[in-house]
Amino acid sequence: MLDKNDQVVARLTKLDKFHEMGIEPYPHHFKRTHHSDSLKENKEALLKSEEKVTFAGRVVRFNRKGKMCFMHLKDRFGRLQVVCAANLLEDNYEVVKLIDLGDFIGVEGTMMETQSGEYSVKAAHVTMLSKAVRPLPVPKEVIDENGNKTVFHEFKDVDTRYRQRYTDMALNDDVRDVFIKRSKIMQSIREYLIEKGFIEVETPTLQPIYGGANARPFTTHHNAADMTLYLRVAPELYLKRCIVGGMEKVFEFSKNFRNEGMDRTHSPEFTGLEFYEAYADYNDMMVHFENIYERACIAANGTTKVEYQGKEIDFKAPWPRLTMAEAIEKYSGLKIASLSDDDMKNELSKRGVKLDGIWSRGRAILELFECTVEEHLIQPTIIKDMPKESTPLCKTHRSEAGLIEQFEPYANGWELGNAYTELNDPLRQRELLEEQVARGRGGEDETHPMDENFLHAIESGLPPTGGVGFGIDRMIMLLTNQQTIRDVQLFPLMKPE
RNA sequence: GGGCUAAUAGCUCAGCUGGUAGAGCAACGCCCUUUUAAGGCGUGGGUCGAAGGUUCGAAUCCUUCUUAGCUCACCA
Repeated sequence: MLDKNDQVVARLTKLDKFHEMGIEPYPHHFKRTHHSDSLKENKEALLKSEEKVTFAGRVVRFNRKGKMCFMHLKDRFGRLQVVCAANLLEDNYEVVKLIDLGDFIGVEGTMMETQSGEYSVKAAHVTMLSKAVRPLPVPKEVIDENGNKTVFHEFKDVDTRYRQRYTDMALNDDVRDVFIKRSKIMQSIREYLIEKGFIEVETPTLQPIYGGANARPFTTHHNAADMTLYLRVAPELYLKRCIVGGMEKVFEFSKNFRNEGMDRTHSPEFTGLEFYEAYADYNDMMVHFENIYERACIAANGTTKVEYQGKEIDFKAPWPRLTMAEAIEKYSGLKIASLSDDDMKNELSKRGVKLDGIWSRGRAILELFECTVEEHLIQPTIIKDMPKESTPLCKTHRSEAGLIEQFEPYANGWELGNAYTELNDPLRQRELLEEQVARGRGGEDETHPMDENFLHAIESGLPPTGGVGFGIDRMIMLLTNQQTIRDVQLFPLMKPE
């Protein structure tokens, strides 16, 4: 071991004692008849019947009192006290003396109540299941009559918590709960899409050409093929190929990678969900989107409402829809239609925004939206009908010139996703992608390289299609009231110490 | 990338304007058969994030670096 302190040495000494006694401190298996919750649920019956139970978990409290010992074992459902009295253990109180906080042990016994009334396992036999040789910094806690928990010496150093997430999860129940909710949310989304007839697919993470989002990629190299590969920034272009192939309704949970800054809402690797439906348009996608959110919120919290950092947000569908122009007018009083380009420049510079690259009215509108509207969209709202400059992958608006059929749902001032009536006109698609490549040379930062195979697919015939992409991590943050993306990712990226 | 802040025992933290490091929990030893942050007596444990500098003397002051947090910028 790299670092041995007195506590590690003490535990290693205990480990030797197990070996001397001929006891395996790391057995292969332990048969549990009950978890902590099933023991609690069947309290009356178990107390009465005194039937034999077995129960296992991690030692999180340990009081030795002479030849008697009280401890709490924690499994994934909670914690429960175990009472070990030397005269009641068949033969192995010696084992109890070698137990430390953090060890995994199993007990066999019957249920009882202590003199102070705490429901406990009365152990007849104790089995060491895994001796921990490093100390687990278990905090002490008190739960008062009202059920409020006070924790003393809580393990809370943020740096250590992320680097040792196993310790964090083992000690901090609320951390583990976030990831349990995350699993429930993912499952509810999957169930919804499968109910609606979507097929789950997996598309390449390693891509020879990246695309589908404006973002800088991570680059890697394939040795045998001697080729440069990119980690995907989005699965979009492959999923559309699936629609071309006739799958009609597909979805993918996709780990995406973007080589950009990290902050409270951005991580270099994050989970996206995208789904595409043939013969549907963006109006149909809005309904899926709000349904998924509503259902996920119920899956996580049992209701459509969530308290996020002091604000109550209600995800109940349907959500109000505003066009981008309506939203700008509502929150800034500016009527886009009656503003000249010069007025627009003035309004932007008044707000401290400058546009680089070539002037375009559409990009100015997008900027104006960002600085006047976004922060006000606390309750779920769907913003639709963006200027055509927003993206090259979306279809022109059926009735409004200069706009496209794109929508972005917002809540808590955050963009939750991005969706279109997908562009399926191959000539128009080529034109727009070429324009974007050309603009890239002109100096705009982030653009896609040309993906000829994708164009080939669209040229082969993409049916009318609606598509949605959305950020799972932000969704988990909102639905579990977490302030940073790192608190909803199990093992966030950390620089080496 | 810029600004601000932090890093001291396994954990949580004190340590003021410089004088060779301290508490609680945890650990170790002894006592204790109904504890609830159990208790009593005793013991050990530190390259004070790293490297330089100032000084007779640095955890403390200065510089640089590392890591993290907040924040701004960038970014869906």
